[in-house]
Amino acid sequence: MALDMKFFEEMEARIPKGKVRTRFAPSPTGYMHVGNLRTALYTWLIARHAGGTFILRIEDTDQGRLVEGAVDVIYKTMAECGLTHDEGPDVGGPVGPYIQTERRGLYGKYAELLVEKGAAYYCFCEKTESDEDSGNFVKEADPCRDLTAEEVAANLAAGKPYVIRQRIPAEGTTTFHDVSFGDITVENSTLDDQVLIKRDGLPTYNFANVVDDHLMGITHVVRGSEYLSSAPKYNLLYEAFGWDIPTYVHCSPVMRDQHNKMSKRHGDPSYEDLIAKGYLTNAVLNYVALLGWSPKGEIAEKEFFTLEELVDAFDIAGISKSPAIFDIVKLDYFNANYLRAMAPEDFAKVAEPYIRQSVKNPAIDAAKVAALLQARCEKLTEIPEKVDFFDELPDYSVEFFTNKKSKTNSEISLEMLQTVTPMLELIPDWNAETIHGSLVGLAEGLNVKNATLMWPVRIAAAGKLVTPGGAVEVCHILGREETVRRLKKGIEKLQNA
RNA sequence: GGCCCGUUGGUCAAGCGGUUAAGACGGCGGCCUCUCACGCCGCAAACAUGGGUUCGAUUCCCGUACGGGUCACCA
Repeated sequence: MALDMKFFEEMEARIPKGKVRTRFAPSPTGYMHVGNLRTALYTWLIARHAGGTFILRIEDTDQGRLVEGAVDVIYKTMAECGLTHDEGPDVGGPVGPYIQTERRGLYGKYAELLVEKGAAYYCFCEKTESDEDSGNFVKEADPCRDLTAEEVAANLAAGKPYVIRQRIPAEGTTTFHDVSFGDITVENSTLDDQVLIKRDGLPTYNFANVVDDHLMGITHVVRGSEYLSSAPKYNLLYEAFGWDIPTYVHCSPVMRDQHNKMSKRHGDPSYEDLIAKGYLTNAVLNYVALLGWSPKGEIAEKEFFTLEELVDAFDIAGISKSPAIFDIVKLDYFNANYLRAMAPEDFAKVAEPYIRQSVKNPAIDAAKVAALLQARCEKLTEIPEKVDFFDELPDYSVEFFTNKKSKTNSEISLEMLQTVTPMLELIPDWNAETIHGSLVGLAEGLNVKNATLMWPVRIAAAGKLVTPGGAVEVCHILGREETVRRLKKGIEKLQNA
């Protein structure tokens, strides 16, 4: 079987040169986990920081594990996060196709090239169950390593099923370099003759990755540290092909705790879950960027970054080698800050649906309610329970009127409400300033501290111990009529107590 | 078990031979204040461990412990 060398030359000719090219290469087997998102972000940042090209490639060689809709989640997440790609299945590009199953014809040819070079061999052994529990950890030489060309040809002619394996040198060592982990050297004897082409004719991840990264001109391979131990085998492959070895950037995992990675199985949130839980995309990205990377130099203390600022600040040297535990409490902090940093009208816009979940009354101005909420919530999802009292006065206890710090009890509260209610019915304009002015003025006239008057008003108006905003804001939003109605109800409650 | 990697407060982390070992989250205390928040101020809290090397080690080397990864016709 003569190899078509022209084909290989043409493939080489397509490869863009000179610019940084990175790729995010997810397999569509699930959802965007936080770890995936972080890898995508770092990969994108490396390309953008260098003014290079970012590519999206779908690695779907495991036909058994494909999950329907997973590709759409990837597209949607990347788009929402602003991680735009320059080349990919949907936008095309010079080195496509960008879906591995659509490249299936390629891998066999490259595997044969390797066989020709002596760096790989046909293996006709029966598929065996992995003997992980056999206690046998000694590497055994595959008998097919030594098949003669005639024997191989005969087996192929007989239609015997086969895989193609990488021929790892029996002796010597292999060294590879990783940007954050440095040089790592391993004994070749500890490396196994990994399968390159599977029985179904599709390549394994390990082979497809090398071939595609080369053919797509990838300069920086960014991936999880779980691939660290297979990296030496990659180098051997690159060397056998005579290809330039890319820059490796291995990232340690995002953990849920000291012992486990984040995982769907443990109920850890995916990107989509976080959004559904009320987190802002920018807050998630900002937090995730800092989970395993930190800025150097003068900006070492900076912690709030826009995507643009990240592009500018990101450098590979800042990537951490050790695993990082995902701390949702710190994400809360970032989210709260992003919420507060929004323009009030923008916040009102995103908050309104949550406000309307519990406040159905159209007379209640959602924008005004939102203004109270902006500094008071870490997540949008905690809004409904905070503002439910605007819709309906809860059945509260008279005990609420007693508050030591405000110097109130039932008698004083009753007195305050009886005094303030008729006044509120008469003030000229129902706005925050006049309400505040008259309440403060009344307190002064009564010679009591503001709190002594404000407390019972707020309790009567809201029926809750804790409210977003004070008596003035609550009354203002409720409107004069409803406020007076509620205060009178409070008076009644106190009189009957 | 072999091989590889990692280890600074509860968490994220700065540090890259000489520092009172940053900063942030969280916790605690206080101030502000019409509740709660916001904001502001302050406090507690760390170099896994034993040997080297060195005038001097959190920083460099070796061992140990602990943790992670890998040893698939999965990625």
